[in-house]
Amino acid sequence: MGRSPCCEKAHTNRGAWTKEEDQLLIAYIKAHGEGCWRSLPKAAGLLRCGKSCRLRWINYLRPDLKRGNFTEEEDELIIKLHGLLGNKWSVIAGQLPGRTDNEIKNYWNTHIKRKLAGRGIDPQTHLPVRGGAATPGKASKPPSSAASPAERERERERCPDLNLDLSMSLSFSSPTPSEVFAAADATSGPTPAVPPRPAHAICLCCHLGLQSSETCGCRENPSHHALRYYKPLEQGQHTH
DNA sequence: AACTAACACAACCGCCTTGCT
DNA sequence: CAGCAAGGCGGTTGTGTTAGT
Repeated sequence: MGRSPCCEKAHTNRGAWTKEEDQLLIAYIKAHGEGCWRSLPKAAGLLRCGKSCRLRWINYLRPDLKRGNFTEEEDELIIKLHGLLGNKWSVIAGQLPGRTDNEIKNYWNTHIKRKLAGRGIDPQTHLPVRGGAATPGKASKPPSSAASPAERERERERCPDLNLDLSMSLSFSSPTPSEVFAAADATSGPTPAVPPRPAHAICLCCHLGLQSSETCGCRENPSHHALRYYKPLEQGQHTH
């Protein structure tokens, strides 16, 4: 029994993508944008599952991806965000422009876990390890995402001014591929159009005390919205 | 030089959520 | 409101690369 597979595996390629497949996917998205992933492979002439195409595009082919090593500041931001959010990789990725959830997840598992363990900090709870060794893996719950009310309260005490009911990235919708390509093509254009957002945008970097970091771009470019989260509006408030 | 272990990261799997009918 | 399809997400696995012996 079980659910039906997302695509017909017998007639799809699997494993590593070839250059030709990448080119087909890029060309198709450049021409048509990200549309229906399920029908995209056929339309683009790819023998791939739609999910696979989506993943390849998002994690590897998107032109706005920042590749290369994570900076020390990105490390610290990831650690702080993970402390607040737990394994919400997509939300964390939303605060790191050019980084993907998969990339951050991998980086966490391979580098940051060790780094924290070296500091004597449990990577899951972000608390100092007492006595026994930290138990990497799934022994403990993420601190806040699935936390009990008491745990949530403790979290609030640690970060009293931070609203943990984060409506992350609601208004930070990634630019559409055509916007990205257009921005890449435009050599002298101003900042790309930003989507309208509610009045209470708050720079998460500033909230986390990373104002001086290069990842925080809110000062030199106030219109830069990528690192912001949005406090839910108070009752009776309206966005416009 | 050959082998093995550790590491890094791309890709897959399956569940959950969301939107549509 | 239930059922379904599609998208999205987090966990896990597979594979190539590098370092150590």
